[in-house]
Amino acid sequence: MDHTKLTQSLEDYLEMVHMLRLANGLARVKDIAAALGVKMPSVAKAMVELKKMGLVRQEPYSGVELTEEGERVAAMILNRHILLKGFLIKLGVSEAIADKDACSMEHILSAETLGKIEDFVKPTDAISSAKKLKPAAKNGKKAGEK
Amino acid sequence: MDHTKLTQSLEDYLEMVHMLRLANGLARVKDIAAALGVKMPSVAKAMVELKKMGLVRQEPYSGVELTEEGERVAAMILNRHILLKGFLIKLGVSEAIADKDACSMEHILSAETLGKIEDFVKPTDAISSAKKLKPAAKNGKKAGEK
DNA sequence: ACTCAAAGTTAGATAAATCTAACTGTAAAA
DNA sequence: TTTTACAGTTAGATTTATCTAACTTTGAGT
Repeated sequence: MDHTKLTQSLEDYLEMVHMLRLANGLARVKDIAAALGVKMPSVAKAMVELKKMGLVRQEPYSGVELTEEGERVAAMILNRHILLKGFLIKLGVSEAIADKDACSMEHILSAETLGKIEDFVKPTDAISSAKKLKPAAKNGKKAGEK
Repeated sequence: MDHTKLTQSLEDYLEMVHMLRLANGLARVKDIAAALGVKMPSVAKAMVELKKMGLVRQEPYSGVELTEEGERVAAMILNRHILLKGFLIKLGVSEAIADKDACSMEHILSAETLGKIEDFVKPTDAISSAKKLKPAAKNGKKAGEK
């Protein structure tokens, strides 16, 4: 709701909350810190910001949850991450490095570039599927504006 | 010589000095600022840092020059920029956006990913040349220069 | 119920990168 | 030669993101 724009760093925190909740059901401050390679007070400060923006919820001294809006935004970021990681792997990059570089790229690329990368990754799948199987569904998805 | 690591921002300034000198022969503080979309005092501060690191030289109240080391580092960054811009254009991204996104990507990608992108861009040139022209036997790479 | 270690928070320091405002130097026009 | 506009610089404020140190809360083990 509060559409103040997220910094790269806040995008990382939000995404990590989402990933930990998907993986563990619970996003604890300590685990967020460990996963991002920062200390707990850095997480606490970031959570204050994300709370102000209405993206996360947290009862004092307990784990972090996403609001609906937070879930929506986090899912978008995670999708970018997955797209970029797949893209890099398709180029031959090792998984660990693909993951790390996707994490950097996901915050900086324009909508246009993301769209072209999607075109590169997805239709290739469709074509290679089509060669072996039946024609796949058309894909008219479009990215957000920057 | 002072191998203190460059921040992304300082890499941008260094690269811009190099580009302006290639384009105009002269890198003025005002033009660096305009090209990067910052104000002159930001350039002045950045130049203080780059001077400390032995990468640029500047007589007070005049244009900025690169030291030998600065030239070497700047050329490396510019090469990354050119590689990435070409890569994005090959994916179908418009030139202006390719330039902007290359500028962001050039500071964050790992060596491995840069290598794979190089593999993707360069051999494709060779193959597409080979398809249109005669098989070029051992003729090698006149198109791709590093 | 009490203790105490671990998780979480708060406060304050530091570093990087930017800005505005005010100052200084330079060189072209008068 | 003097003025003056513009390029460059310096000083200090602001924002973001991190840290360490010190505090508070929670809950598990006794």
